Amino acid sequence: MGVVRERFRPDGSLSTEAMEALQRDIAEAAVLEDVLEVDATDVRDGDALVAGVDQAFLEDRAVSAVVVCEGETVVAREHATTPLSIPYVPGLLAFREGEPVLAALERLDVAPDVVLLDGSGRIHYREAGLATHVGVCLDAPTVGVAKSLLCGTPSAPIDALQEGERVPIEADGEMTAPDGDVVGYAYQRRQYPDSTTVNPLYVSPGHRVSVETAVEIVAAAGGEYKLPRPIRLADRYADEVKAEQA
DNA sequence: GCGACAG
DNA sequence: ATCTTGTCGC
Repeated sequence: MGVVRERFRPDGSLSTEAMEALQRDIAEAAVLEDVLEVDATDVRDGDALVAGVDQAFLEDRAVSAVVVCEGETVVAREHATTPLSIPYVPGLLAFREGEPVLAALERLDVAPDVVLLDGSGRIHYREAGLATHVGVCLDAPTVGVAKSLLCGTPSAPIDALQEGERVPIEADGEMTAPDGDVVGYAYQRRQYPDSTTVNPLYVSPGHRVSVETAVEIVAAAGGEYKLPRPIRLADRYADEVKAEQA
């Protein structure tokens, strides 16, 4: 797959103002409806190519890894290492990690039906998190899967979620989305029987996927851990590559 | 001014 | 994200 909208490619040398302006344009270009060739049932049945992306870091560069799964089978994987341009800034993650992510995805020969990324999609101040940014650049279906909440307000307590349950995340005053809009879901993939420890995933649409389908796909992606299999595998792969380069 | 903040 | 051993628990 490749970048089809060069104008949106993340550039770490831009000013903060320019980055934020670009994010507003990206949010405008993002499609929050289902425009993809598979649904959650296809994913669950192993009839879809689901890619997972994750990063690992060395002192001055980032390693991005992508693993493409078809059910429980890994059908492809690639990685790319690029120099780090800017430090981590909440809300501007795509400008730090977007370049290596796109580089890794551009090396993929097969086009996944949907790409799952570690980070937010529409759960973002300007509705343009990493998953949205990458999705719009590639014009491909993407979903953001974050381990913690960047912004937005859960419509109900997330501390009593049982395995498989979800709670809507609504836009609030610090976001560009209209207050009350459901921008994502807190989703509990795994939960231990008697544990009081809760750590749901925060799922939000990136591009060409509705918020409902986004969480359904993550629920159908499989895996034995907190993260859906494709991302979990990408996480491991990124660590392997990092170890080789260290 | 204060608080909150993906990876 | 990353620095890191053992350790509590399923």
